[in-house]
Amino acid sequence: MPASSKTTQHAAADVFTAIAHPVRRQILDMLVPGEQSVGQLAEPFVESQAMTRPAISQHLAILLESGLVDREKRGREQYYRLRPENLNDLRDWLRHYEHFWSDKLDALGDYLNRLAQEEQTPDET
Amino acid sequence: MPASSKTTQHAAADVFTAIAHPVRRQILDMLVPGEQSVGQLAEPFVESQAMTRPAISQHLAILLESGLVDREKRGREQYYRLRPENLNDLRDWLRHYEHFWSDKLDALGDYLNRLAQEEQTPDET
DNA sequence: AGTATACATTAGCAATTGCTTACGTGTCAA
DNA sequence: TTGACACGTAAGCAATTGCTAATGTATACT
Repeated sequence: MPASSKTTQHAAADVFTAIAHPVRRQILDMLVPGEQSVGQLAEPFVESQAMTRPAISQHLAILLESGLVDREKRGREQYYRLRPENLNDLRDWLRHYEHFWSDKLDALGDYLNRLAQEEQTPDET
Repeated sequence: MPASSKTTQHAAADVFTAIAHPVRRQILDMLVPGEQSVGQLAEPFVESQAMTRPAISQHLAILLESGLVDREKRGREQYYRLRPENLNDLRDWLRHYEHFWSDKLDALGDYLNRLAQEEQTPDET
């Protein structure tokens, strides 16, 4: 069969894979306040000699492929912005466990709440 | 310096890494109904020739290290169970984006709700 | 005791990941 | 047009991952 799409160098890049790398998570965090150019995103890494700029470009490509970010070209700069709707996969997956786990921990939660309350209201006898 | 701990063959295994692999997610799903032995967990993979049993053991070791599961030895079987409290890291991280994203999508949500309502209450003029 | 079961652990490997350096392309500025 | 800038992309590489086959180690069974 003919190539259905370009495979730059990596395979698929689902959301789970995309957020597995700490640098990629850090980039996402940097995008919370708003869109950023590649230069802006790369600056702290390059400045601290943690990584070179192309490495950031590659991480951005993976984030792009996962749908967690998109980009817009403006002048000679590329502005990346968050597209967190695509965290839905992750959200749904997580919710599956949340309900299980909140059931299990309800009793413990109640207990801890009682403890905290008793601390706030010192009972003198 | 002396080895602080045993490094079987992998490095750290945080939660993000642990859930990055589809097989590991599938194993977690299998544990939702309750604890399972390694044999039970491995069976569908081995039966379908997708993987051998040691491979499952290795995935379980990573899940164990991440804190997402624990195990209890009973007889000659090891029973693994979910420990989803340790999804807190992930939960907290995700919540960070959720609020950002729900803000952004509120308007759209309202719009869609209005659409749905209008569909249910056909307006004859 | 010996044998089978249920598992972990190891060694070895092919494939993938994550980086760097080098290069290519479009855009602004003089 | 010529050059600098902002970026993507490719080639090459060391390190890691994910598997298998082989081996070790308790536990139960006879």
